[in-house]
Amino acid sequence: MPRASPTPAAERRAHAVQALLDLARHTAPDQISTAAIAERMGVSHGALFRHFPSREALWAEAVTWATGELDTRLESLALPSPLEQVAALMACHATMLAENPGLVRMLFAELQRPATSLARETGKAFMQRFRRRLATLMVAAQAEGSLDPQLDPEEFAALLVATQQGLILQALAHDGFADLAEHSKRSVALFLRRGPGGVPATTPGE
Amino acid sequence: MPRASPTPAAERRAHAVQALLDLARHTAPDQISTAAIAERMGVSHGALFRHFPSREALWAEAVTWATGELDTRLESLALPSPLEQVAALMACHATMLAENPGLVRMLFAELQRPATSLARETGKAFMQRFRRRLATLMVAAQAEGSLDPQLDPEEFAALLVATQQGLILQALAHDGFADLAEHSKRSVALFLRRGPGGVPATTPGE
DNA sequence: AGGCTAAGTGAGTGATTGCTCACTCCAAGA
DNA sequence: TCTTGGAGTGAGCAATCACTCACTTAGCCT
Repeated sequence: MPRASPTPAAERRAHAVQALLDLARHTAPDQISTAAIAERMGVSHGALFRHFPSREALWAEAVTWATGELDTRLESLALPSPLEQVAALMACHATMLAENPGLVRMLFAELQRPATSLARETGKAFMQRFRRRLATLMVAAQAEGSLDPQLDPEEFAALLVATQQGLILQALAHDGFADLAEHSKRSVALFLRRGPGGVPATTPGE
Repeated sequence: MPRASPTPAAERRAHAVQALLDLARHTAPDQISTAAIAERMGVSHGALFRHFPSREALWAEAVTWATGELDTRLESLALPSPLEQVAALMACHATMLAENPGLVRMLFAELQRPATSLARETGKAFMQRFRRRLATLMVAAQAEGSLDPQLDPEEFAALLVATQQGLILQALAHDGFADLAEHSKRSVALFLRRGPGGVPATTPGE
């Protein structure tokens, strides 16, 4: 075995996170062994544990990195109207997850974990931030008159998020990540059809 | 160890399924060992494998039994109007799952499995039946004039199901199964607010 | 050049897992 | 009463896993 060239710890940690997310593309996170991660990194099994005290720590770092990445992209969006901003956030969320099924598998697995863990709390915190971001925009849209003022913004945002997560689960179940962004877009359009008598934004064909 | 009394195979198989679903209430299905199941049944580890050729077979039987039970209850409903029937189906679905978190964990775990398996296909088939049931009712509601005729029934049904699944995921993430049925009811009401200019069916406070 | 240190190695360890098997038990039918 | 076969047992196997450690390597600072 040729010896792997020494690499700064920070870099190796990032490599490990990437290796994990890559493997999670086609494998349930629970079934990914630390040995498999080391192999994908081109490093011995023991080397992995020089950089992470435990498997769980690596999992936590992966979720932290992933949610941070999502936050960064979401924050970079700035559309003129609140409702357009909502649509943009949802589209960005859907697109990024559709491109990284491994990330989806990681987040979903953590959210469903029965016992609490650092990774699970990080995932939940991200979800909450996302929901709050949407709720704030809903309030702005109502103030602007572009959204039914009788809707409860918090509840409406929660419902948008729930639908998005449901669509993601469907994508997971049917290996249909290709259509995720499109489905998400349609669902958002239907949710945000505005004003009384507004025509539903769904188009029957296609 | 006192010897377990001999029991007909069919009965023992049912016991095993129940033991698995019980354990899944507080544990991720992937982490439930066949030994733990046998122990909960009050039977030796080896005895379990007299009734199931493999762990996977038991998992498949559990999903088959669970979806069958869900189907039975859903078929027993018969409300006068299509839209009321939709609401009843969704409420029944939500209530039954809220009462059996173990069942939820099993179904979700199977749906997310990367490779296909008998259990996964059974779970997917149930979802599809449920969605179709709803879509058929949507068509009836449109014919009756109680639902916007411009909506695509298939897509609308898919969205209802996705939202329900998202709410279930939230319940899983927040240990909030107590509120699931209520949240589901509100989401259905919002989806089915009828006609142009209709007031959203949500009530802002509590 | 020489030495210090961060990083890599791979053999090992103990625990757990799914599954097998030779054997025991017991009840129902001949 | 004897036989037969379905059901239960528990020791044990082979594989896998997360994690450890004594040792090696190589790059940087002086």
